[in-house]
Amino acid sequence: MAQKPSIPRGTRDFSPEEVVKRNYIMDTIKRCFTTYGFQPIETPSFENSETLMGKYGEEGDRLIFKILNSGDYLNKVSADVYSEKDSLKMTSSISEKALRYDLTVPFARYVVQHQNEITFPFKRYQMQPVWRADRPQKGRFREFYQCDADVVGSDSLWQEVELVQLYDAVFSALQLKGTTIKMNNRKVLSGIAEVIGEADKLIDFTVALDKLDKIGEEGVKKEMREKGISETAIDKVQPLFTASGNATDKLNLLSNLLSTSQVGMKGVEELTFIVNSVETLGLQSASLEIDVTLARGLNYYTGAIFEVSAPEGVAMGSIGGGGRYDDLTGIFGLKNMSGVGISFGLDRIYLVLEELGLFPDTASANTKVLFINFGEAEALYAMKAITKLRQQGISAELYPDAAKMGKQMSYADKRNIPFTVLAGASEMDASQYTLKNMKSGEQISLDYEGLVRKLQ
RNA sequence: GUGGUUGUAGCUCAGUUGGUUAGAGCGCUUGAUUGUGGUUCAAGAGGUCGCCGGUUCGAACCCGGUCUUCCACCCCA
Repeated sequence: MAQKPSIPRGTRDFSPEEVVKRNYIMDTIKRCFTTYGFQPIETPSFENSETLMGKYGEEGDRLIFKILNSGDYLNKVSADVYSEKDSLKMTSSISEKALRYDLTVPFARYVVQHQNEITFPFKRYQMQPVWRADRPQKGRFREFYQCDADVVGSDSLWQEVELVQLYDAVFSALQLKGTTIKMNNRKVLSGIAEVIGEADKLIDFTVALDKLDKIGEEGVKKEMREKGISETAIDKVQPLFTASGNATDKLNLLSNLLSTSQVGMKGVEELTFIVNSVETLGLQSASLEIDVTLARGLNYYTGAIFEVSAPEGVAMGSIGGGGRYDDLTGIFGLKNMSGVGISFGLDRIYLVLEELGLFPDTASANTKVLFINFGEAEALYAMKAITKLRQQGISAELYPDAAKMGKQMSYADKRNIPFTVLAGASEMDASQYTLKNMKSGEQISLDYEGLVRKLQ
């Protein structure tokens, strides 16, 4: 046997069953997006490097897949850069294109490029694969799908309210009960950093705070000390470590803590509006929670931050995330264009639904009836019926070869085809079909009309 | 990118201190059954032990490298 072929690490093949299940999730999400008034766009799988580089931080740049230039790319590298052996410098001269890292930055590029054709506020959704040169783990791949819904051109907090509802609508439609939509606000985080006198260490502070549920209170404090955050500052944020109670309690706590910070109070105000609105309108199956430690997300979030976690008991990272970015298109030259959006992690949602056994049976569409092949004349007789059945929208197929019957039956069995039709010389003489129910083993003789009635 | 882990038949896995011809279960093929699948019984096919190199009289087993799997960190969906 020759060397077995393989696929790159972090990528996957999908079997028919898996594709059907993935389509079920995507169709559900798409239907919800449409209901909420979002319109689909698509962008290329690769962009010019300068569109992507520098938008996700230093870490992000490292994780972007670069595409090697075509042709004699080394020839175009200057002798200096070549002899320096500096990979970073070299990259820019041998690679001008890169695979899409997420859907948000390409969307920002799209908005700027097509600003004159777009009617604002623009609500778009996009479901396409993205690529990251990450090291794979469970639920982490190097090629995976994101399903994004974003609104640009509106500052209204009603968008945030609707996006929370949209999360709830999708997870409810998928029968995935008990998801938690965690919400925070970048302004609140800025406010905290401000009142504790560490405004310049905002990023270090938030990254450390974000790890609370993972490394615990002491771990967070340790990391904050290592990053040079003062002991008095850490004392001041102490209430956050033990924040509990419902949204109102947490908002009160934040109000007290942030009373001297203008930006902080603005964040609290925003959170309050969203929480109150959602509470009044109601959610079907998800719950909305304020999580002051939620800090993840890209550097460009400026207002609300969202993250969705799977129901309790399912070991999986976040299955969705999003937030408000006041000036995303600014980096491409279009100022004052606020956007807010959410993302669904298709691959992780798949793993969660699989673990909880939540895929419906209908998510495994299949051939309904297999006609057994007894030979030339019999096959033609079968094909006449098959042709008509297909026109009625009934999926039917003929076993292509006049193989032994046992083999044909076992083919139907393995493919879980619920019915077979046996039509040989005696059936042809009588213009009949013998329909066999593969589950019960029951067989009945029918004319074509009877066959259609049974299979519909 | 850092540290660890995994790889043996199509699949799930055994394989003794390094020692003749590398095993099991499931699956597959054929037959018992020439118009009947699932159950049963019998026989059979299928492996460069991830790949490359090293140590050794001798390597699935020891060592190095590499690829892959999973995990932790980093970061993230």
